[in-house]
Amino acid sequence: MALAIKVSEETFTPRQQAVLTAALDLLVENGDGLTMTAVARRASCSKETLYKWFGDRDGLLTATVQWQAAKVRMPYVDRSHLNTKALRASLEQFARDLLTTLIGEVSITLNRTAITHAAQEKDSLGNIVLENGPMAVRRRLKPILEAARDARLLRFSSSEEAYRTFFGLVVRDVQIRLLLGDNGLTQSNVESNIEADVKIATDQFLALYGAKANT
Amino acid sequence: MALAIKVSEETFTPRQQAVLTAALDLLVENGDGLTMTAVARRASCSKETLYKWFGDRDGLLTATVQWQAAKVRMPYVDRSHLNTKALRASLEQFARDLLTTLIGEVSITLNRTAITHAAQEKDSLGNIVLENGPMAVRRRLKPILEAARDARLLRFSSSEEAYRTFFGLVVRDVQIRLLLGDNGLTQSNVESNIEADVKIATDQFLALYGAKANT
DNA sequence: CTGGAACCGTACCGTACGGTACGCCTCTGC
DNA sequence: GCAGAGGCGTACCGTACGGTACGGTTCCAG
Repeated sequence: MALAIKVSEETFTPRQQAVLTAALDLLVENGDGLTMTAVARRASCSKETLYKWFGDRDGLLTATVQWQAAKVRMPYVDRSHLNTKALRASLEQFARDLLTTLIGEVSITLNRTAITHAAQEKDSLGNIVLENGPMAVRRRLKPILEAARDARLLRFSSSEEAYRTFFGLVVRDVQIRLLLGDNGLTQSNVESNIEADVKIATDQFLALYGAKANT
Repeated sequence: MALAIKVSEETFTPRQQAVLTAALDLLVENGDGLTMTAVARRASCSKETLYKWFGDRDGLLTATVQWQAAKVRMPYVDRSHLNTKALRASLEQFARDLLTTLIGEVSITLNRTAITHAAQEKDSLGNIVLENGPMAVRRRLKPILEAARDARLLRFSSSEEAYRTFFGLVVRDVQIRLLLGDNGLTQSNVESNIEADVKIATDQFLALYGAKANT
């Protein structure tokens, strides 16, 4: 029931991190067809060491995902002096970071791996990705939204609803299309439109929830 | 390059459809851990027959996904006499069908399977799912939106942007969370909120794109 | 009745891969 | 120098699964 996400940094040694890097590279290259032998060869270590350090294949996968996912960082926002302009800038920053992250190959690989795992009744990877992806965004964004509401810059009854609207306006169908391997949606293709999309999403969000809706 | 989605119904015989049903059931139960032996046993047929009919494991998977995905139907909407009320009803119907479909176990399974495949440089399944999911919605929704714009009910410069906004407002983070196996998001849990979410999404979309924005 | 096509069930083969065992090297503390 | 720990490389084992082969049964055409 409890997510049991590791809070301590789990402190991997540099050597272990090199192994995890190799695993991630192979994951990005070959998808979930990751073999222990391949990781051992790529990282120049023995399989025995892999099993000693990570227990089994799932442990290695979990460590890799966990270690990478934890690298995702949401922007810090100064909540002390919020005004219309600062709020807009913060929202745009959130949207930009969110989009930039989730169109990256690493994010796509991690999400695909976790989804593949979720298809086998194992939800641990999915929980890790969720916790470091959508939930991290939510944890960071909600206080901002609520602060902005207290400052009469935003108007909403449920901050949960407001967060989900923001998420939807920013992500749209981009992530699912990338996960499914949409040919017409190359990374560079999306990347070049990020700024425009960020602005559109922010404008729309402010139009819906901004206190001065009729400005 | 071309998607080469099969247009003809491919006309599977009833016996073949029974096999595909068995395959889908196993897919839903066991995830992508689908084995030819299991399908043969479940469908009471021989493996030789499976290979004869579908070529190989991928062929069976493709046939299953194709056959199921084609069953998804978007609502028909009467474009002839659009008014504010009819437009709202149409949008709500789209939102309801979209949400209902993609929280279903079949949809989740199909998407997971296609994503797992996309992680192995095979985009055929992904294309099938895309074509029968998001792209089908787009094909159906865009003409409505444009008709509504012609009738001065909606205001937008790009129908593509309007469609993507609608998609985002409706789907939000629901699909990705379900795909990742979010524990806090059971199907029934979401299902009970569909009507409320549909209304919210439609209201928001009309607030953004409705011609009478200040009503 | 007979030949053959379609298909079921099962046995079988080859391989890929997770996991283990072991020999050898290197580095460190005493 | 020496013992032991940590780790590399490789060989090995067991199994699961994709794919094939084959004997037996049913059904239909002529």
